Amino acid sequence: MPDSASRKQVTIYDIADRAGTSASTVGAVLNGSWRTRRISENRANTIRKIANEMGYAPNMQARALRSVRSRMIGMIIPMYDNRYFGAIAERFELEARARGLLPMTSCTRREPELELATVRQMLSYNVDRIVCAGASDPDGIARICQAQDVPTINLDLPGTAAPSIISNNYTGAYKLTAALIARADADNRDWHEDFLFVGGRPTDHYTSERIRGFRDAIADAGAVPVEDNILACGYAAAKSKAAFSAKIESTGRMPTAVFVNSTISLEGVFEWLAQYDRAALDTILFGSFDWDPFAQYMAQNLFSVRQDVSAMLDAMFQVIDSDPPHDPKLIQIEPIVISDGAEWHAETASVMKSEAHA
Amino acid sequence: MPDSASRKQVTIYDIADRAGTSASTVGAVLNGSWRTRRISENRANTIRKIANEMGYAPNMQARALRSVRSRMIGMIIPMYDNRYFGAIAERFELEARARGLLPMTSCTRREPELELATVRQMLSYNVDRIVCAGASDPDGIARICQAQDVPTINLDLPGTAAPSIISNNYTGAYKLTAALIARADADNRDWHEDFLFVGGRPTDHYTSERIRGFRDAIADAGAVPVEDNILACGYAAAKSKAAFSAKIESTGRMPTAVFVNSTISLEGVFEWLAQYDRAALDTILFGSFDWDPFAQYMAQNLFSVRQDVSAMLDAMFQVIDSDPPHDPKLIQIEPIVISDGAEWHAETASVMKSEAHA
DNA sequence: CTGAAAGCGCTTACAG
DNA sequence: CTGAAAGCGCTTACAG
Repeated sequence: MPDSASRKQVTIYDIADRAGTSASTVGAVLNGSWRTRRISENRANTIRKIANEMGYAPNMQARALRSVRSRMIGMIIPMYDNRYFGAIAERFELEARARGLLPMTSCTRREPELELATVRQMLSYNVDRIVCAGASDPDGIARICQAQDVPTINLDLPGTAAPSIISNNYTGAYKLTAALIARADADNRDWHEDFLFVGGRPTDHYTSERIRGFRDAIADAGAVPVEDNILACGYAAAKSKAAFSAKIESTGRMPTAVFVNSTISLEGVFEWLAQYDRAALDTILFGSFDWDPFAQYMAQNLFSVRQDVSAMLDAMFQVIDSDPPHDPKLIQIEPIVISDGAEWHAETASVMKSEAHA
Repeated sequence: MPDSASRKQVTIYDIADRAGTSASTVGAVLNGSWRTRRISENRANTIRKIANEMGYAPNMQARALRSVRSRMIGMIIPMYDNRYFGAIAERFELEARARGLLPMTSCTRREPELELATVRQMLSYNVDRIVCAGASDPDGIARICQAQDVPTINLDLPGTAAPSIISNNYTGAYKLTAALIARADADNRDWHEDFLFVGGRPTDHYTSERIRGFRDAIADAGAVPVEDNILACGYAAAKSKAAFSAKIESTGRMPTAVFVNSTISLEGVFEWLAQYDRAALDTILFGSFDWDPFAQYMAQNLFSVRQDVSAMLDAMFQVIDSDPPHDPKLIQIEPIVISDGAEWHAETASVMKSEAHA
């Protein structure tokens, strides 16, 4: 007796009835295991035909409950509304679907408790794997998941308990800094005392790696990095604005070049300049560790680093697809340095194209 | 005999064993239905204690399979990387979780086949409901879902087969246009022949509503809308750039005001001006039907309309929570017009705050 | 080549 | 107040 609340779903029993065969046979045909069961081509075909006619779709809940594998893959991510994370989420879903997996992405705003709660919820739906993108405590999450034999993988922020795929922040920062120096030199502008680094927290893995790249590029250009010029004041735009403002006040002059640690920090610097010195927007050389299509119109000289999301996700799914599973290890992907207008316009054009129907 | 592949999960049977009671009793206690079963407070407490100790978490797949309701709610959305849709996705997940539902958002890039495939996939996991945000064919999706008794609801783009929640594009456009006119009048600038509308497709519901608001606001200001000034040239930035360029060439002068139909179109116009007439960026009055925190630094006078995502999602969940279910109907939410720097900075500050840890 | 039976972890009448 | 049994729609040995 069917449950009165049940939805009108075609099951393998309905098909078996119509085909005059058993549910096991129908199940085997419809889930692909029929080859190993040596079911006759003929029977398989008629079953498939009937299934089509009846509009059969397997009930994944039942399949998952029985076979332990749910074919769902979860991902937590700090936010959607951001060039970088937005691209990660979109690409993740694409690749997951290409593998017949149901992607389940969830935005957890870098709130540790929300991250854990979300992971637990995903586990209770028996996801096969969880991707931690930019998670605040990837190792804590890995521990919970391991207790249920669910593997995890870290993206963007590394952990020690699972494989991690991140951008190479050191080389990205090094190259961006070097590009700004090359341009300053070409323009015969002195940058030795006037090259700022703005934004981020020195205790963050990322910021510290970027500062290291910044320093090394300056040192390799034969100069001595000025420690007072490194303003790792946090991420908020208001903080960058304040730090930049204080710096200008103390030196009494505009910097030649500014390395800005994120789009958010860039907003703060731009806001200050738009308010107090619009002209400087066209003379300062900016380097942004982040990419935003609007930012390009703001300043005459804005170089930028764009993290290579495609390469990162390719690497991640390579790890996921690998059998036997990978040990925890750190994979670093080279980000892309966009150092002149032509490259930027090419990037913009491709983004615009994909957003043409936005 | 437990399946060798099964995950180490604590079940109600394990708990029943430890508590010396039956699985039904444990199940009732742990899913809240014990009150109606009049299970003794005492027993309930010890069961809950044991469950806690053993780290029990219900298997939602099993629960869903048996009880038909999966407590999953799906949402398809065109993209993540966008102030508007990003906010929708984040807010949707928040509200869904607050109701104990598992949100499942999926980005379907406005590709009709991908939308359908994704919806079918969600159905095969027995989602309880599907939200179609900005879907290209909401009625087609509604039809498929209705066949399985799964209700849908439309957001952003309306349909006829399910309740729809959208922004009031007409009043938004009207108010934005009126604000620009008021400003032009205050500045003693003539706008009658020099007020452009750029971007969008006249056949789109949205664009046509916005054009209607644009025209009416102009008419109500005592002027005659100039049809040649309505450049509904499509959404791509390159198209706006070309249309704007052609218009300037034909008239030989800069417009007083420009109503731009989206951030993407705004990019095209800004790109042209940044290239050929930077000064005009500070004299033209811009109105953008969309909000972007970077855009504000671009132009001296940029008014903007921001869709009220919070209000839209509140309205949507009100429909979802309502019992009995709503008939298909159209709910229009007033968007917010941001017409001076102070308001804009307040918006920006709140966004910055929420992105402080980005 | 194929079917009957058991079981995944729950919920839901039903019977005490 | 509580337990035994059936069943959600599948898959998976097992037995022919």
